[in-house]
Amino acid sequence: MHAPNTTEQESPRPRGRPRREAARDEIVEATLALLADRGFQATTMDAIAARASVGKTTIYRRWDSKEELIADALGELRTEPSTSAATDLRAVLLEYLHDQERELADPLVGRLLPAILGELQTNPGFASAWEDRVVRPRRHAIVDVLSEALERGELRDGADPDVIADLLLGAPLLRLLFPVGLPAVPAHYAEQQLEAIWDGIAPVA
Amino acid sequence: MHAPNTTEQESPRPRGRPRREAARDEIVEATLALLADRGFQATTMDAIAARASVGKTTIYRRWDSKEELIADALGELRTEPSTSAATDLRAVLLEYLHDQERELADPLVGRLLPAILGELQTNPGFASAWEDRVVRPRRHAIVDVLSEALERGELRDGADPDVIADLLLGAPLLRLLFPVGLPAVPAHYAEQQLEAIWDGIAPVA
DNA sequence: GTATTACGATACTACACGTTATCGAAAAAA
DNA sequence: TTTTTTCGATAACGTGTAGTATCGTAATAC
Repeated sequence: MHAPNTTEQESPRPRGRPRREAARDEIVEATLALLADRGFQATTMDAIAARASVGKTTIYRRWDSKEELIADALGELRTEPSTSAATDLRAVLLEYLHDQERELADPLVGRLLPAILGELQTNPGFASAWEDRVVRPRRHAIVDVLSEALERGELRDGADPDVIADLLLGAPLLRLLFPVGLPAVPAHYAEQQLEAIWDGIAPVA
Repeated sequence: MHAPNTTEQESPRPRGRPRREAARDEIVEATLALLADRGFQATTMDAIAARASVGKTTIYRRWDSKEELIADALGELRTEPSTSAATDLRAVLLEYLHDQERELADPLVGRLLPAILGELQTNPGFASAWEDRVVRPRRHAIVDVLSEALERGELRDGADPDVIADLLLGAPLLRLLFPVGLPAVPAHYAEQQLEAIWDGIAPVA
């Protein structure tokens, strides 16, 4: 929007008091924290400012609207796909499931998700930001693993990587979103998941 | 709240102009329709009244608050568990999956779900209403089938009905909530799901 | 020093929306 | 006809909140 140095050019230092750059991250962090443990409604600009110990002026000097702030904040959720060292497909999948469950168990992600799901419906801007930055990377990570395994013959002929990804990712999500008295993610859940699927996707022996 | 006839007693007809009973269903229907295709935020009392061609007075004479109206409306989503005639476990599961997918594909349910997910987080009243009236019946239907099958030896020893239910129900949900360019529910999706699982849960031959 | 910009705090504006109140008309019982 | 209750429409009230304006202060360049 502003930012006079369009490239990496060293801007010669503007005139007045410089912005406190750290404030940006503090505001983003406060936004995510509020979304996670107070929900979407309670995440007001006043609440964000208070939690970040910052004046609203400081927020609006960096973002044009609440919408843009939240979209940016969601972008910070990117996680690196824990490059697994395992070679055995089953071990790789297991490790991946453990990563997913650990991430869902994290209050930040686990509670953020339901909080913004409704917003994704009606807000195309959110939807694409969320999809590009959060959903797609995670899904691609496992779909790629499965696709390569299929080509190497480590999956049953005719198996569909997308469907298998749905099964693996959808199950813990269901538990998270609809806790019907069941433990959120019990011990050895990943193992149980894989156990129930493996013989259906492994090559016929 | 009111309703003078606590039992089925024929009340002798009150004095003034009688209420138009059909209005209740029209209001409920308008509420669900708005939630589904406009989202939670756009579902205001004015919008509901307008869509139902009704005055707000008429709504507030039947419900004490918007919250109670929506809770009641969600209750209308109850579906009878299509009592399957099939006896073969795999056929029963397949039929169940088809039912689920048909329901999720229904714009009303399929779009209602994401619209209220956020609300479930912060609103305990909604959460329990939704859970009791929508989630629990559907989940129990399939968990019961699986549990009985397990007892009859039609499932592999050590299989966990809850985990299998997660896999079967979670996969289409994932597609619905996070459409990453994939078709919502492609043809033969249920068959593919079951194919990927069956050999992992069937008894060892 | 002066000028300029950022800072946090607070007040203010504008609007959306749940809820209540008020209206004249309609539908029933007495 | 009179009384009672519902009806749809509309206005009004109260609150919450996004966004703006203002103020005194701090940090930097000149």
